[in-house]
Amino acid sequence: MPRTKEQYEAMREATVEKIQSAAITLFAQKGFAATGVQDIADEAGISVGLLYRHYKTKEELFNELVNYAVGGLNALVNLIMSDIQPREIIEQFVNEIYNDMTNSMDFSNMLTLMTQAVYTNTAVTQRVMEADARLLTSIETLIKKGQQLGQFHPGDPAEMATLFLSSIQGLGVMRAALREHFIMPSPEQITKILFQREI
Amino acid sequence: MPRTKEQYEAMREATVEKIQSAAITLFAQKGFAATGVQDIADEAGISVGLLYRHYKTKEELFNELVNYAVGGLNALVNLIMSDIQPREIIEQFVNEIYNDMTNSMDFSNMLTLMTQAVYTNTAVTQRVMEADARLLTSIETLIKKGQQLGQFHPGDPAEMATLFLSSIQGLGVMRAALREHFIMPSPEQITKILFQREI
DNA sequence: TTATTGAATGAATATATACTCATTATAAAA
DNA sequence: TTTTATAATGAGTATATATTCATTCAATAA
Repeated sequence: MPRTKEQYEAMREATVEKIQSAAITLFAQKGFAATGVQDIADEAGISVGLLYRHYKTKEELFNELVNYAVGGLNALVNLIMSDIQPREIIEQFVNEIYNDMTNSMDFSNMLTLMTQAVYTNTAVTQRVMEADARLLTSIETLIKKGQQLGQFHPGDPAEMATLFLSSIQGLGVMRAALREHFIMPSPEQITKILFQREI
Repeated sequence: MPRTKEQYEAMREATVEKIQSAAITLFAQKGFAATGVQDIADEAGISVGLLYRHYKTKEELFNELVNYAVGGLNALVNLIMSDIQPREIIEQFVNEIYNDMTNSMDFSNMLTLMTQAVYTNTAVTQRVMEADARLLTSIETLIKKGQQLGQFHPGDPAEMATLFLSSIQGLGVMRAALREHFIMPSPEQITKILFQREI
């Protein structure tokens, strides 16, 4: 008789993963409108028909990916609000960004995707803006703590949080713009935006 | 008899300006593919037909704007390569960004537009990437000078140039994402990425 | 071998949007 | 008031792309 439930399940899971991986790359690179379903299918190595067996519309696929990204960002907020030393949190965070951007691009694609979602005005736009605001507030709080401990520069915490996060965002954008000419700043350079210089 | 040459000329100029202003805003905000010619016409307060009297295609309009932006960036490169003190150049540059981003958004739209051009793979993509690379190199050279004068932080100049420019880029992106929640960092915060702390 | 089940395909269709062009509006001067 | 040159309009057409669905494929076990 035919394949078992488990076998079919595994097949479906595999194609969904191929679709998601292809879509996240293309959406982050070219944006929602400029990415065709044929592009996604080609990149995933499947047919358009199969894509539509898994997602009702292109927008549904986009929204799923964005929601996943929002979830990741919320997890990040939890890390930032933990009791670990502010300096350590930032170091850990920046190291992860650094590793990601010199390798897989997962995190930076996530951020880019969320940016696209804001511009693209779909059902998830509001959620993204809220997640962004939440992340910013948590960084702001972290900076206040760090300043009290004398670990961070003085200055308006909200401004510093914006500048710090903007830099991360901007690095993703620049990397896409410059391709092979892009030179990734070291974690030490990036953390310098917040950290007090050693004395 | 009908209007004079000059009157017609003035009319055409006025509509071209309306089109450009509308297009630059929309392209920067939503990207090339997601911006419809109807959107542009509506924003400009004219008809689609009139738009096509001035531009053969949507892409021609986009390319013209991007080329204008590239020209602006090249002018910036000239400022950066001048003999003025590195610290003064950066201060002047950052002040201009600050004023722009708290008011008109012209410069930040320009940068965003160029980014879009990189993603969108049109005739101007190559020019933009070259202009970006040139700007980065000029900043890198400026940083080397500034380090020799003891005005700037130590550290790899190429990395610092990338981080600095990324921050500017990222601020534009964040501003669009956060809208009214966006808090613009002060010029002092931004220049701190490069400047040695006063002793 | 063959029957069976669901994955996979891609040409056909629906829909959205870039572009055209026949027509109208406008202001100046005869 | 009429003529004239050119700006301005927007419904209509062409084209591109999202979505559907009738058909084929592939692995299993009887």
